[in-house]
Amino acid sequence: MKAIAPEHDGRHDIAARLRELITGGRFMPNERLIEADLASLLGTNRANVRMALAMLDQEGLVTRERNRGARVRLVSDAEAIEIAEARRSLESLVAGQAALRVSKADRVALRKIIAAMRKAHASGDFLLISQLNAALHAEIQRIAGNATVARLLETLKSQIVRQQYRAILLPGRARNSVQEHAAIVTAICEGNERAAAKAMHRHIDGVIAALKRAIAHKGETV
Amino acid sequence: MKAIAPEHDGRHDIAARLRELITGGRFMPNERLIEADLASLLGTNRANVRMALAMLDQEGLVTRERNRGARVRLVSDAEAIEIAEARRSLESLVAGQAALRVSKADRVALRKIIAAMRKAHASGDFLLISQLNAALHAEIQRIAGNATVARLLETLKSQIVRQQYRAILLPGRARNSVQEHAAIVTAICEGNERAAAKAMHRHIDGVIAALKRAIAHKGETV
DNA sequence: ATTGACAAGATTGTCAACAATCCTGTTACC
DNA sequence: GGTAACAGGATTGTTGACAATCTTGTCAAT
Repeated sequence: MKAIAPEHDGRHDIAARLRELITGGRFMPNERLIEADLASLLGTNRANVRMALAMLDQEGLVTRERNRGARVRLVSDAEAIEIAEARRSLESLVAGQAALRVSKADRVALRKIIAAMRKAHASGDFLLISQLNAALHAEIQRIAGNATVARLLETLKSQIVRQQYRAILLPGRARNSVQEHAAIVTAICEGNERAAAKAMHRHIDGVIAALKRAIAHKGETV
Repeated sequence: MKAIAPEHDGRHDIAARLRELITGGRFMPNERLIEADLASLLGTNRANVRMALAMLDQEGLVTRERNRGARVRLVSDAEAIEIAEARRSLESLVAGQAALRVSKADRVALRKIIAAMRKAHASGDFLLISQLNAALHAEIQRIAGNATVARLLETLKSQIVRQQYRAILLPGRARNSVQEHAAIVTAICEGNERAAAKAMHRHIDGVIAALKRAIAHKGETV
């Protein structure tokens, strides 16, 4: 018998690891992704790398040109906003569905995250806030139980992790973010579909506004 | 110089052709897709077929199991509804954006499609209605100019073409569909973002209701 | 200094062969 | 009759080699 844990499924595993390398910042936007290098880096062969790149291309994380290989896709500012808007629509849908399906245990979990968020905000730990942020959205998606939309959101988020991280650092954004999330949790816990969807919509409106501000100030900070 | 027209880009071309074969009904859900067969069918080699299958897997059109190859993915009834709900959110967003960006020429084009729809409905041509339906949604997406969301919608629709086609055939659905589309076009032409989004939302609510009815009656008709 | 042709290296695209695994029908056994 | 081991074919996974193409650096001519 072979070891199953480290290599459960080569294909998806390699695409997933490559995705993490890209979203994690190991490769910069527009950086060339050379098949042979990736193969040795990931401990596999070029054929698998090629398939992983094809999947990530389909996913929108890399672009490929014939005979010119793959690059990390550079998402323009306009595109980042488009993506965030799409996210707003889908997250609102999911929040509403979560309100319809929330259980007693779910309510506890959601409130726990909000409490941790408040604490992290009080101590000014932006990284932790960012992590709790992701955890809360993931929890809401889990409660909603809509795997299709969850998958869509996953790919959307992976394309703009960098921009989003910058946005939370803007002055005053963290406080608003915590308040908005609290409103979302309240609405979901009440089982109020429309209110939950609206609260989520408003929240991501805030994210988009912050994103636009971050883009406007980009020339100065970078 | 080589001929460019027939083989502009092998990779995407092959994935696209395979996608059309699947959505076009050439392969049934759950049917096994054998790499060697597809290679000879599409006039290429297994490596390219493999990459195309990887992309279509990422896209959700096929499923693959290690050492067991690829199959046309069978979307469950529950999933079909999830997909339609996601579509509702995104189409509403796009309709609203179209209302903000509609031009004089766009208005003419939209109204022309509605007129053709009414005519097709009067003569009971369901296939034509279905085509005009697709044309209208495509036109709205073009006007909105949101390529990101348009791409998402494209992949969503490709997963449920079959179910959707069945839904339009339900008694009374075609009439309602025409009316709903007319309301959408009216709102867009007025430049009313919220009204356009709501009209589109209502329209796809109708689609979803029809889809649910079609699913409920499936055992009898199939 | 700039441009263009050219060669050398790097990288991707294609293909075929082989290995590993799965699937199916057969046979032996109870 | 039913079931389990088994063999053979079918299919997928992996590898390596080669061809095709792009990229970069060099050098000569102006």
